[in-house]
Amino acid sequence: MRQAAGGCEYFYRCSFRVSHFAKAHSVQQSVSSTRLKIVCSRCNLRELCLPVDLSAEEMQQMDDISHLKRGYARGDYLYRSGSKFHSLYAIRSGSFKTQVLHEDGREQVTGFQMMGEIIGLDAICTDHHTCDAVAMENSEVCELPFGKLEALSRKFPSLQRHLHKIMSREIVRDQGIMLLLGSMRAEERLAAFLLNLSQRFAARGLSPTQFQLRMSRQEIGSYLGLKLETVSRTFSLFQGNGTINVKARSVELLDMPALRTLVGKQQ
Amino acid sequence: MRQAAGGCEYFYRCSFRVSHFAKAHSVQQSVSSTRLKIVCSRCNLRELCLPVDLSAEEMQQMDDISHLKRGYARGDYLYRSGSKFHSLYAIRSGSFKTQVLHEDGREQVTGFQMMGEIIGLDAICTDHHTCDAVAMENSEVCELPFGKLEALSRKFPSLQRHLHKIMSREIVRDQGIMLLLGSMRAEERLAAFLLNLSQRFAARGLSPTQFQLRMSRQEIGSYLGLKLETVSRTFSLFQGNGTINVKARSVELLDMPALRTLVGKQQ
DNA sequence: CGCCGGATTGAAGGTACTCAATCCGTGTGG
DNA sequence: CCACACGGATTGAGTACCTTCAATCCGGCG
Repeated sequence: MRQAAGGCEYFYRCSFRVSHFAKAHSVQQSVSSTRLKIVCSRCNLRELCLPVDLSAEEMQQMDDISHLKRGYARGDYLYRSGSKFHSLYAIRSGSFKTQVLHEDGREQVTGFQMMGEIIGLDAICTDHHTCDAVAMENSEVCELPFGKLEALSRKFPSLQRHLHKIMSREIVRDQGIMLLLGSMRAEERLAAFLLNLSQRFAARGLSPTQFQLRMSRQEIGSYLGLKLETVSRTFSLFQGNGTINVKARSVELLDMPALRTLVGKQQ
Repeated sequence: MRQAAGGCEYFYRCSFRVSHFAKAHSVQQSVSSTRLKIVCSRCNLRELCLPVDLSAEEMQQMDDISHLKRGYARGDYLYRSGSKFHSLYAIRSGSFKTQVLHEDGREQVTGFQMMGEIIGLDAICTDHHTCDAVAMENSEVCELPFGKLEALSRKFPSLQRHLHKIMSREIVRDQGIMLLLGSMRAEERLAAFLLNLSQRFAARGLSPTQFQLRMSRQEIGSYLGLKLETVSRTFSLFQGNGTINVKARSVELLDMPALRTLVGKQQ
């Protein structure tokens, strides 16, 4: 639980440090403003968000087009469905949910994004966003103007390929969710959800077995195609099983193999 | 049903009028072979599959990289999950389904693709296909080697943008399916499915109200997250309603507003 | 003609939903 | 400092919807 060197207040989520999100927040920028120059080349999330094989010069040009935007609090919109598309956003710290709204008021959470992940890809198609992106906690993003990104990716094949991979990865992710929504039962869905979170926390150097949920039961339910009561009941079931420990939004995975069996096994 | 002016053979889908998919296989190529030169610039599906604003020279280069592959029959695989990625495929005639398989044998149909649509985007991410593509009838595809497509899209910004739009469109489509699977009831799902088909047939100059399904009840069910019996029952319900006419795989939409109301309206 | 696979229909059962009461933790005001 | 209010989470009871299992139908093909 060490303090990161060089300007820790950069991450005002120091509070979280005690628990989980821990040290992922070590960056060298100074204080606040809504729009700052950032340095991709020195970003600790680089390997999550940029291709590894950019030259120094290429990296420099990435730095030139991207800007840090800070100060998003829980409930703030990064963009709204219908708004004009300008940029993709790389999540620098914090987390967001994306949701699509139906005319009749129904809403479906389509994803929970955490740092190092890129959102806004849905908007390229129509030049307008097709979903909302809402902060789930205090968050920061790197804005990547898409026109400039495209120009750069014409110059740098490795960047181009990376951009394509990011979009493709999103498509594959969505396929997985379709499988989940189309053919899994409540327990299987929740197990898959927990394992997915676990894996993504692990990829960020956080504990894969102990973490804080940033989303409500209602939001989890929307994402998994279940009602919040069902989510709650299933959590309780897992708790009774000894599969997990859950208390409000803090979760501990006790028996990952059991969760994997649930997800992998028919019926 | 008016013929478009200026080169009506541009739309050779006149034939569909008689007996739907019928002779969809009339291409200007001569006889059979598995791999032929094609001419995007003269392809009647161009506006579905390529950007409209390519110059003659640019179009020529597209012609150079793409090849027609024919002879896919119902049940044939265009590619399989796990196989190495080389190319995207534009469907020239016929139709395909894409499906993801779970270790435990469960399968989820993730989409039904018809002519003018491009498949294979999921494979970019890992360089291996993550789903199967299976022909639902006699079909032909244009193979687009992805490396060459990337190279070309570095040279032609409009092609680059188009490629991005295609990928983004796929992401948006998937969001819609998540909404469907996550929060709609059986009737709403089937109504949404029929309206979607209707719209896509219309975009191809075919009847939006009368068409042949190329997929079984089982496949529809997998796509919609329902069992085949439920699909069948819901068809019967709509039939009883007077909303549609359905007999085996031939469908007639009698009351589109009713279908729209079902999809748009809460509960 | 009879078989076969796909589609339809029926009856019974199960899973998740709805509605409603209670609990719990946090923050607020007395 | 405690009481209270509030929103989110949990739990319970009854119900609706979809599934399961099974029988029958239908059309195409050998």
